[in-house]
Amino acid sequence: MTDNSTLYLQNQLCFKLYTASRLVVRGYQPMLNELGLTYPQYLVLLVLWQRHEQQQLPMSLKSLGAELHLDSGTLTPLLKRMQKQELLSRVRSDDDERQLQIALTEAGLALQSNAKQWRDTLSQSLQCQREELNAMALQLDALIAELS
Amino acid sequence: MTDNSTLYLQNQLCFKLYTASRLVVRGYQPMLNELGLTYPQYLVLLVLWQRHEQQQLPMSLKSLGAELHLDSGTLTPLLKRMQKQELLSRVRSDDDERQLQIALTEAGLALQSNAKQWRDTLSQSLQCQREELNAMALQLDALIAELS
DNA sequence: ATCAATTATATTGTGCACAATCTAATCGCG
DNA sequence: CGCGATTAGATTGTGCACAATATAATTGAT
Repeated sequence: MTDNSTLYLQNQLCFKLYTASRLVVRGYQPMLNELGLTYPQYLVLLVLWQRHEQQQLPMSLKSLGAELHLDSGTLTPLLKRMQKQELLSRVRSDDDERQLQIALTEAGLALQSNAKQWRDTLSQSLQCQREELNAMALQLDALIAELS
Repeated sequence: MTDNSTLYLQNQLCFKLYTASRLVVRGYQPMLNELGLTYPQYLVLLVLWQRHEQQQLPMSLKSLGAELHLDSGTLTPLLKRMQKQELLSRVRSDDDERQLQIALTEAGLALQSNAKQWRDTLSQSLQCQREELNAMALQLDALIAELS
């Protein structure tokens, strides 16, 4: 009980994840500003770009939420904003009118080439510890799998 | 240019950090609900508890923000809410009236023993990969240091 | 076929994050 | 001393996250 060190901020893995996540997103800000996106909006596009390549669009809000671990309370207004920017379309499914089908617009697809040009810039900024980052990525996968 | 795989969601370290951070915070919810805190409020108390032990209270909003990597736009309303809950005090410094001195109240200090009781529960839930988590913590430290 | 249960999404309300801007106190240089 | 520059914090506005709840479509058991 006299050992309080495990309650120190610097010892908390959760704090490190929380801080690292926010700082990395800050590193994305130059790109995001140029693309006119927020970070969660960029994540949505990453999913849609991949699905587009695999010809798996449209996809439902639910499956999009499953990939991003986000619910309708977050995604509904976010997707409406992206629709207003004409980056994607939101259409009710004919088969099941509860489902909202999300698809890329031309403008949303066009942003991909712009994002690709930032890819190398961003990865190079962390290149110096590429090995360590790969190892960390694997551990994050394990952690996320355990918590999902 | 035909290689889009680096733009896949699953390959993005930033997405893994973002997801892992949120999922870990979700794991803290049972504790946070019982303590009546949000996660950032809990982080503030972690700092204050540690400072209290080291007899370094009160501390300024600025130095609190430096530890948490948060600015006044986030902390001012957050600290006001915690003051309303009587967890901490907010007083202008006599020496320099620009500075806001933050200190623990009795109630804020009392929560520490409650948090300690959750410590073992939470750490045990991830015990199975303790080695990996320690390694990841070190890599997060390096990443945070580089991005700070 | 009916209706209770389930499912998909929307809505509401609270609390961060953070950029941008504002205000007031302090500092420092001439 | 006087005043421009700096500093600490507050304010405003936008956009997530997420819990809780609501609504409407679908399913399934009888």
